[in-house]
Amino acid sequence: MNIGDVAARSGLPAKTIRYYEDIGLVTPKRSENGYRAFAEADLHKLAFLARARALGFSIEDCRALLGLYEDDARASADVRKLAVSHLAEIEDKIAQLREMQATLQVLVDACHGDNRPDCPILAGLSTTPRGG
Amino acid sequence: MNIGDVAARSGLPAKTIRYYEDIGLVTPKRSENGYRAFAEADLHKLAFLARARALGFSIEDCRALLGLYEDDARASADVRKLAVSHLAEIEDKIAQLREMQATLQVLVDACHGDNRPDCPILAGLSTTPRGG
DNA sequence: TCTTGACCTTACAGTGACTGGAAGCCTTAT
DNA sequence: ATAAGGCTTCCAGTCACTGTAAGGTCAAGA
Repeated sequence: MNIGDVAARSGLPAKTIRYYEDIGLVTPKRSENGYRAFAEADLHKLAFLARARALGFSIEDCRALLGLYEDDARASADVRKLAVSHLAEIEDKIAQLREMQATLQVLVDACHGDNRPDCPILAGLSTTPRGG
Repeated sequence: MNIGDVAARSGLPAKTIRYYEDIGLVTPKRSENGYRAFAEADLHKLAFLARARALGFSIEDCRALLGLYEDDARASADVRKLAVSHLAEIEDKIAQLREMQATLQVLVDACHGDNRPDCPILAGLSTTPRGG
């Protein structure tokens, strides 16, 4: 398979696949013409990566996950640990975003949004938030 | 005020303040010794920026917000529009993170997490997600 | 006066995970 | 023969900083 084929089948842009080769996540062989020659195993890896990335795992997490995936003697506890820690990160991010959302929603609700300059949003940004 | 003072009072690292000067968000005067000499107005701007950034606005949004803030003839509708659009982005991100969270939670719950290699998390990553 | 240490300056490189673009080679179809 | 499309490499740009190096400035103490 050429890079265009694996791109179509993995859902990853060709650019990204080249990048993944650069950083050593996949190591496709080369055809005589210099083109990357992907095996089914490479495609499988790339699809794995695409799914892990879609779940928000960092590249380094993905590298670790791939390593565990290919290690028949892995302990599922190691995988679970990675996933749990990533879940915690996700929850942190959600919490942060919810705080932003709540604060901003209050300001937006307070703003009449017409052509007058008076604006509670700017007022809120220009003064110390009432922290209690 | 020197940069250390405004850093302490705005909560922004000195590095970040220099960066904000580089990209034209603030333009402090200079003392004869070459040090940045911040006025109260600069500090106020930086605190504004710190709060807008804490709400997740991009630097370019912040630039626009600052422009509106300093424009006495602004329409509050313009500010509101920016804020509403940013709120939508926040909500999108939350929704995406919640999807990741849900998927990952299912996998984590299914994983016994002991020293056996059998692992539903890796299995889930290695096969096409059942999409319904 | 000298020194120490904290503060300030610039400039350049690195982060994460790509993405875009230029310049050029290879393949396939007409 | 040529044109279109796919492939190659390499370099630069994104976003918002952050780290580091090399050096200038200032206030306090011996």
